[in-house]
Amino acid sequence: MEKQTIDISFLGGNTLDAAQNLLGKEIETVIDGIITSGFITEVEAYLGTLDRASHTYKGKITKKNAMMFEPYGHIYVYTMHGHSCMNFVTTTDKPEGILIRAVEPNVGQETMIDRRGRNKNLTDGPGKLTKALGINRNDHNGMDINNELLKVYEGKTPIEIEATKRIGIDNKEEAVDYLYRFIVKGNPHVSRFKGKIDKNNGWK
DNA sequence: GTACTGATCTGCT
DNA sequence: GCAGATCAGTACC
Repeated sequence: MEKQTIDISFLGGNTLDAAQNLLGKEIETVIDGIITSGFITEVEAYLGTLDRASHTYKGKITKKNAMMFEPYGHIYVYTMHGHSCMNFVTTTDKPEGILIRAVEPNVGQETMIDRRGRNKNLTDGPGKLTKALGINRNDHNGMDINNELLKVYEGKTPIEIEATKRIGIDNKEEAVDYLYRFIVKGNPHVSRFKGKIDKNNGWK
């Protein structure tokens, strides 16, 4: 049966709620006719002007982060340290967004292994999953969700969502303590995974 | 044209 | 667990 892309209107509401809603959704990319997809296992919310860790802290607009000021449904891709990271822009009037930090590989794992040049830890980090799924700033920055190149499906449902501190922002003072990172509890495809793996990787 | 920044990754200890 | 690698994009001169 034909899979249905999701209704993304929930991205227009509260960013923290939207972040939790995204867990378990399946992201599918089509690059040169090659399909790859994965289930979202880890996300982080970035609350625009209030959030010291966000690129849009204090509402400063630059060429790089301008996409964050677009209405929800757009994708914001940025590069750093030679890697790309992908965000879903949320809300209509605030520069907020959700960083996709990790996914569980589904379709096209051979392609991901090929793109990554290794067969372990394919997608358990922001820079890793974009490479595995073939996402790049040139083609994907500013595009809409659910177009020819990138689609989102319902995917799976997490049994339990765990909120933790964000990662990689140790220099962001008080923002390091915000519990804006959400993971599927018991799923090993998240960054810095520790603990025990759930029977079904934490899915229902 | 040059300098600097960064929401990372990898390998080594 | 930690330090070093690494690179594109942006800002500034």
